[in-house]
Amino acid sequence: MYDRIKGFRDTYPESMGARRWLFDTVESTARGYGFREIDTPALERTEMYVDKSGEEIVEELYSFEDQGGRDVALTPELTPTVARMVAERGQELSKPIKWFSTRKFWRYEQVQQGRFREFSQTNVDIFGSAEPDADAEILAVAAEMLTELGLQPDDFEFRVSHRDVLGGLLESFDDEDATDVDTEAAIRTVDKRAKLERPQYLDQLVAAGLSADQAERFDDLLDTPESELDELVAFADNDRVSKAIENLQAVLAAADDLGVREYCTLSLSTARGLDYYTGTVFECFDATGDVSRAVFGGGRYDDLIGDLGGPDTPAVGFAPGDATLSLLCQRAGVWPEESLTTDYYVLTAGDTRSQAAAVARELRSRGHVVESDVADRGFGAQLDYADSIGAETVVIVGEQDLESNEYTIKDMDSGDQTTVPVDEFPGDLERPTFADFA
RNA sequence: UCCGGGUUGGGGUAGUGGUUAUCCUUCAGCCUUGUGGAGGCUGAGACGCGGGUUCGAUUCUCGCACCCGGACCCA
Repeated sequence: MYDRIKGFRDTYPESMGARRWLFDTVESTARGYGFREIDTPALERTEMYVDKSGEEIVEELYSFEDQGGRDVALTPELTPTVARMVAERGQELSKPIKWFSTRKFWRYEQVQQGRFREFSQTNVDIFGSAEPDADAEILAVAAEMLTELGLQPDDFEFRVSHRDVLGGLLESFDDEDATDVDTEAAIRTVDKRAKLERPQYLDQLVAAGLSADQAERFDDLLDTPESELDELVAFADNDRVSKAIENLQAVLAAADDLGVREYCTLSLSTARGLDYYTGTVFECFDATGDVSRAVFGGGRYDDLIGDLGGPDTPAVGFAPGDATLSLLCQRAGVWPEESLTTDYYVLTAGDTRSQAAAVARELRSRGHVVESDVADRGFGAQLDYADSIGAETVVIVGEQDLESNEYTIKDMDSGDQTTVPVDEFPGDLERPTFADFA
């Protein structure tokens, strides 16, 4: 026996159904908004990720040298690839570009709840619009995906924030006494606010360049409720903050029009750990807190495509993954039961293979899932098998039945059965069952 | 990389320094050559890997792997 690679998962038929359902739902929602599906390579040059994230990132990549001497890596994310695609086609593409893609990604990370080394993600992005409507549409698609999965408003919430509000506030402190605030470090600290002990948290803010007093005040500002956002503008007296708040309010107003405002909560302490976000950021959380980490997140990253060598292109998107999304669904009780279903089992008894095959063919041509014996099993064993695959109806094509020119139709749920003349099954019926002949 | 808890047939488990390693389930076959979800019988199938201690290790011990949480990180 060979070991399965740590962090990689096998999926058996019973659970595959649920995963299919998950991604089918997610994808059809994206399609409904006009997002177009793309596909991308599983392998890219390692350099692409190093340029974006620094040399350390190599430790978290599955990277190697290929036979042609190229340094390549299994893709840990989609964004650089998409940036390349956008750069390559440039003006040729009509804006906004709305793309989605469901794929596997690989990251050499520590395995934890909701986190594996191989995972699937659906990336949904809009490129080429800096308008708040684009941010709001992203929030709307994301929320609708969850409600389509059967989640209720009290199952999840989107914590919405804005990178420039945080950045601008920090900037205003910076101006205040000409200290040198490390904005990115401060924002990363904010992102950890809930996890850190308060003194430790404040210490980290101080380490990022704020004075102890400023750290306290800054933190207080993060609790500003939505209704008092305007006061933040007055406080900061800073162009960047006022623009950011105006933008955030516009996004929320547009989200309201799109019918997803109820899922969004203002949460200035939601920062996303990433440095490249530039505007709206949001994280989806399980409302009960049973799923302790963010289910997924997203936001605006207007500089990234340009930084990666593409044309300056505003962008906003998000990416739900299978691991955390299924946790959320399970917690909310909407994860489908993991068992097999089969429409028909065509049972053979005696030498009736060609007749049975004809019946199966007829039923399959109507679009049904039909199984028949391929293991040379006896009557009882075939029924046993039909039971194990969750067959709804068993069509018995047996020598005895054929003598009287009939089939026997058996309902597996009740065990009831009846006979029907050969030329009446399936006849004109699309989906004949026991009830049609009882 | 770090911290905590795990690992006994396919799944779930009992147990022991020397046993034919327990039970349930599963799977295959039969009782039953035309009736599954009930019963009976037969069969298949396990001590994660490696080292150490020992006359003897599944049991004690160390290391590793993997699994479940968590920290760091999270593109």
